[in-house]
Amino acid sequence: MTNSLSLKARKKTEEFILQGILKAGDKITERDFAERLGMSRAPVREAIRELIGVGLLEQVSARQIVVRQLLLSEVKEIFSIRAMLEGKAAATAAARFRTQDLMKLEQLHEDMKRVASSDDLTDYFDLNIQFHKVIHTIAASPRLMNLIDQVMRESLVFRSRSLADHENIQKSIEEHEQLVKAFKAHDNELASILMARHIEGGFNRLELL
Amino acid sequence: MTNSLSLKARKKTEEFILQGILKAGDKITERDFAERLGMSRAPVREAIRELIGVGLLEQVSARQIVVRQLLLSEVKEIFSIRAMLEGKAAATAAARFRTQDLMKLEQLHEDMKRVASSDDLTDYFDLNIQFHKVIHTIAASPRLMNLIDQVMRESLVFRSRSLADHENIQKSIEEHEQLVKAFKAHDNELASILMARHIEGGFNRLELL
DNA sequence: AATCGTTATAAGGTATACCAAATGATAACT
DNA sequence: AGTTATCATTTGGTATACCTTATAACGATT
Repeated sequence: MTNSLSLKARKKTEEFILQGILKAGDKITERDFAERLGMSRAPVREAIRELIGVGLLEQVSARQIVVRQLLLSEVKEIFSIRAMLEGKAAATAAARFRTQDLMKLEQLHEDMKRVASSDDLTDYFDLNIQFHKVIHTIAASPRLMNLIDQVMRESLVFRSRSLADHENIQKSIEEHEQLVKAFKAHDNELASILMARHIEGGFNRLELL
Repeated sequence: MTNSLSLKARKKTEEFILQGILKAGDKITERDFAERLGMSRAPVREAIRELIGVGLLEQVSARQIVVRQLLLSEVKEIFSIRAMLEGKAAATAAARFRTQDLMKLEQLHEDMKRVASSDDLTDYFDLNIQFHKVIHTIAASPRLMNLIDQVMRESLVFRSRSLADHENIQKSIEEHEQLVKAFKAHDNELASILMARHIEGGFNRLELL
């Protein structure tokens, strides 16, 4: 299933979307992709089905598969749900954080502060994802993590144009700072609220259109 | 995709699981199912992939696909997440309920009270699902509904042996009563809490093992 | 008798071919 | 000129065949 070729097809497609090679609304056909990726339709078909399941692609009619186009209201919905899910993860994690985990989290936080001012923000974005992932992992709820991953993957389409400027990053870093404190205090209530706010803030920081 | 044969294969498999013809841990093979359902491996394969994606089946090793076995801790996790999701749905719905919707909900509630004492509880179960679905629909958040459906589908395996006796049903009906009141009052906070409690209560009413 | 290596078989992964239906272009008609 | 009917082509759905390798049975060796 998650084997070589079909996995490769899926990853490649996600990459295309993230890189903007495939834009929202673009048509997808099994045969075309099979040829482009140098494989047969079977694995491509599987990959496409999976991506439809996840919401990155959409079957708009019987023979029309396109890259998902999100309305503003939908982006808002996604962030609202993410806020809830990651809020819950933060709450659950708060009670479970060990000093070792806290050190890891603080390390990531420090690293982010360090690279925040650089021109290329790739590192910052990677670290940011790691920061959040650590929290999800500590929460130790596979299904919850799954839902979060799923919702985030759906937002791949506009991930690229997220919090770009340094002012927003500064804001985000401050919020992380507060979060770390809440985790240290094992204050699940506070962690949950801060995280939810942090995510909703991320939505407001988006430059939409 | 959601076309005839592969859809039929999926539905049939879900049915088998719900009816207990397929039990947790049972092995699945593409060829066997293809023969049983009188179709080729292609649609069966798709169905199996989808069911793995949803968590009803599980690939335990390279050539081993089995019906998902849930640990108690996992069932607990599922209900905890459901409580959160349906709580959010209830909160969102509370603000949006129109008198017409409320009438529909009350109607369902009355119907449930009526059939609660009958021997065959099939009707009750159906109505219960409808009751909850109405709320999800009013919430008007497709993604949230999606997540709820997904989490619920995963619990298909033990759905059959849920709240069986009449005492539990009475309890559940009382909780619905309170919910309806909260919706009437458009009290989103209360609706959220009541719904979360209602779901967690459902977990406690489960006869596990 | 237990363990390890060999081998036959089964099972998922992939390629290819065919089918039916949706789609879009073209032509016919009003 | 606009609308509708016709038809070729594209496309997803399905069937089938082959490939690779995991799995498990079996036998040889100790």
